[in-house]
Order: sequence, then C-alpha cells, then structure tokens
Amino acid sequence: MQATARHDFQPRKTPVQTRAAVTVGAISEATIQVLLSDGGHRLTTTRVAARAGVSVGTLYQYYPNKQSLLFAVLADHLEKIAVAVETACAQARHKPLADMVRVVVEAFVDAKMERTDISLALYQFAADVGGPALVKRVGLRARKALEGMLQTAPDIESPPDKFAIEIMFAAMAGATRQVLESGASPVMIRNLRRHLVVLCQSYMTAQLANRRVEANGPAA
Amino acid sequence: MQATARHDFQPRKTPVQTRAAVTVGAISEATIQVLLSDGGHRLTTTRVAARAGVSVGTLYQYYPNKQSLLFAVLADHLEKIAVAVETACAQARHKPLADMVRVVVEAFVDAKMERTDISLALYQFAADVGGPALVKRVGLRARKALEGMLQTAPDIESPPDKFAIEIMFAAMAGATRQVLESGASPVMIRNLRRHLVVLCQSYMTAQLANRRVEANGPAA
DNA sequence: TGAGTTTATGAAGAATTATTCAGTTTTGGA
DNA sequence: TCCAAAACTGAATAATTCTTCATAAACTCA
Repeated sequence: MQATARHDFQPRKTPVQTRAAVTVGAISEATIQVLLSDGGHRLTTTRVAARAGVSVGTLYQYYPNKQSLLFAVLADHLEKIAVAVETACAQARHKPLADMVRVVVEAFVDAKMERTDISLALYQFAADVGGPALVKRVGLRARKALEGMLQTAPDIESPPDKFAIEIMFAAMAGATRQVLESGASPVMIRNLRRHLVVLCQSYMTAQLANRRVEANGPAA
Repeated sequence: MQATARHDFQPRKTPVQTRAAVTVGAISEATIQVLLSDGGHRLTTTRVAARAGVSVGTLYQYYPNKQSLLFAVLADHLEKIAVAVETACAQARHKPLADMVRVVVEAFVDAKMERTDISLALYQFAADVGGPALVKRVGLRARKALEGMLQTAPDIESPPDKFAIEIMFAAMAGATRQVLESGASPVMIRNLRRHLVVLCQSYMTAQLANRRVEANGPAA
C-alpha cells in the first residue's frame, strides 16, 4: 500500500488552469459521495476517480496519496465549523451570558447538522488521517473564541475558567456527535438543539455559582 | 477481501477444551494489543494471530472473519460499560436527585477511563463492525436504567421525560469521548469527572424547572 | 499559428491481505 | 494404552488496492 512517508498530507500541486480547478473540486465532492454511498472501507482511489469522472492518474497529480485526499476533505469540513463558532462568538459579544450561550450552541448545532452526512462519514477516518491534530486545532480556536466572548459578558463578575469552557465545548460537540451517530430523527435533532442550549446555560451559571461558594468558604 | 455475508458476526465455534479457551482469550487480548501498538489499519488477522502466538488458521477456527473478531472485542467492552451504569442506577435508587446523578456519572466515567486505550482504539471500528447497533442497544439499556432510577427520586414531583434523559446521556457519553480523543491529561480527566457531575445535575434541575414553567403558563 | 506548459490517461507493477483446507499434533476418557 | 474428537498449522489462493509513468490531449499567449 504505502511505503514512503505517511505524513505527507499536503497537496502535490495547485491547479493553474480553470479546468484543473474544476477537476480538483470534482474529486473532493466525489470523495464525499463515495464515502456516503459505499462506506469507509470501500473508498478506493480508483473508485473516487471514477465517480469524479477522471482517471486515477489525475487524482494522484494533485494528492500524493489517499490520506492527503481525506485530510483535505476533513480540513475543509472542520474549517466551516470553526468559522461558524467564531462568527457566532463575534456577534454575541457584550450580550447577557444566556444569550451568548444560546447563540453559540445554535450556531454549532446548525453548522454540524447542515451536512450531517459528511460529519458522520468523516469521523471514521479522523484517526488515521491526521484528524486528531486538526480536531485539536479547531477545538482550540473555538475555545479561544468562546473565552474572548465570555470576557465581555456584562452580567457576570468574572469570566468562567478554561476548564469550564473546555467542558462546555466537549459536552456540546460530544452530545451532538453522539446523537448524530445513533441515527437521529429530525425530531430528535430539533430537541437536541433546544435542550443543548438549556444544558450549557445551566452549567455555566451553576459553575459560576460553585466557584463563588468555593472562594467564600471552602468545605463549608 | 470478503465476498460472502458480511453480517456473520457470531463466533464459529466455542472452545471445548481448556487449551482452546486459553487460545481464544489470547486472541482477544492480542487484538487489543495490535490495535494499540500498530494502529487501526495495520490490524491484520495474521498479525493478531502472531501476537497471540498461534497461527492464522486457529484464529479462523473461532471467528469466521476479521469483523467478527472486532465485534466480539467491542461487545465485550460495551457490556462492561452497560453493567457499570446499571449497577450504579440500582445502588442510587431512592436517593435525592443530585446524588443519583453524581453516582451514575462517576460510575460511567470511571468505567470508561479504566481502559482508556481500549475505548479509544475501538471507536474507529464501531462503524464497520456492527458497532452502531451495539452502541444503540447499550444506550437503550443505560437510559432504561436511568429512567427506572429517576422514578424513585424522593425530591422531585415527576420524573424527567425521555428526551431529557437522552440528552443527559448523550452529553455524558459524548463529552467523555470528546475529551478522551483530544488526548486528555490525567488532570483533565479528573476535572472532567467533577465537572460532568455539575453539568448533569444542573441540567436536570433546570430541565425540571423549565417544564414546570411551561406547564403553568406557556409563553408567559 | 505553434511552441511550451499544464493536464489527463489507464494499463501495469508491486504489495498486502483475508481466508481456506489438507494434513499434523494434542487431548481426555474408556 | 489407544483412539476419536478437538485443536492447531501455515503455505497457497484469490482478491484488492495503492501508486507510477510513459504517452497523449488540451490549453495559453506571444
């Protein structure tokens, strides 16, 4: 299969002519198509090329190996999630805590659900394809954005600490994934969106209250 | 690769002699070992057999194909999780709501973290190996146990509805997974355990309060 | 138009892998 | 001790799959 470096996730060359750009786009889309229709372990470079309407050779002209192809698609998807969260955080600055949480959670769930199929299909590759590093980086961006936003909340004394933010993000992302993977019905998804807001809001306030208690009198 | 039925997850035959039982155990253990040391896509039947100290033929005497091998290991792991949650639910009956939640969450996190490595390694196969069905079944068992326990809570008017329970479970399981996969430090894990209790507790009470408000005067 | 560059082709090569089965060894009871 | 059942062996088989490369087509712009 592969014998050389397995950390070569970078594209081999970038398209110059329009024709090539179209090709690369088609290959990307075909990757997702195959992933969805044929499943993870039937995704072969030949099949992707066929679905994209090009030959295998063409595929290898832009991606040095199969992994880099999946890496590109995964990176693309995660970028959208990150942008959605960052945008939401920017918009909700200086609003009350409850509003902040609602806006962010809804933005996240919506972004994730817009292409449920892709989220789902990509998860199974994350491990082999440099996904953990990507996921970690996106998580960091999201938490940074959250932190910045929360510091502008007018109705709390001091912003939540990093752990609380990390937990909230993990709960939000994890619960969404969990529900997705267990074959969520549309009803369930709508409920998820609503309940996840309540969950994050109540956790944030509870966490702040706890901290105040601990500060005033530990073990009291 | 495989050409016949791909839903044949059942073992081919069960050991009679002690020797065979030892062999099957060794194969199970070797599967995990290889999964951890070599990674998911380098897990081959030959490699597993070698690590177990037997020949490939022996492996195929008990498992009809590679998938059934992984299925068995996954089922084993999930069974432990399910039992942990059910036991916790049984123990916490008739206690106050907050205690119930704490006991269950801690039991879940502990069970999951006892063999962090296995949890992590197995997730990447869940999709291809009949995992979703297994996961769904375990989730159902867990939620059933939770529901039964919550009905005995002395300090609430009426037990939470099924959606709330489902969300709580998703948040608990999902957040744990999320933290695990992002390379959790021991400190982070300890914090997860503590914060997840707060998160679930506050969600449960908030959810109950919301329901009361909605019942008394919707859109007020 | 035409030379030079970019892009596309797809059969062939090299490796790997899941699975079988005919034959050998071991076991446990009569 | 002896033998039938159980367990084990591992080379061979039959598929797949990734990746390359020599060749051909398409495009750009002077």
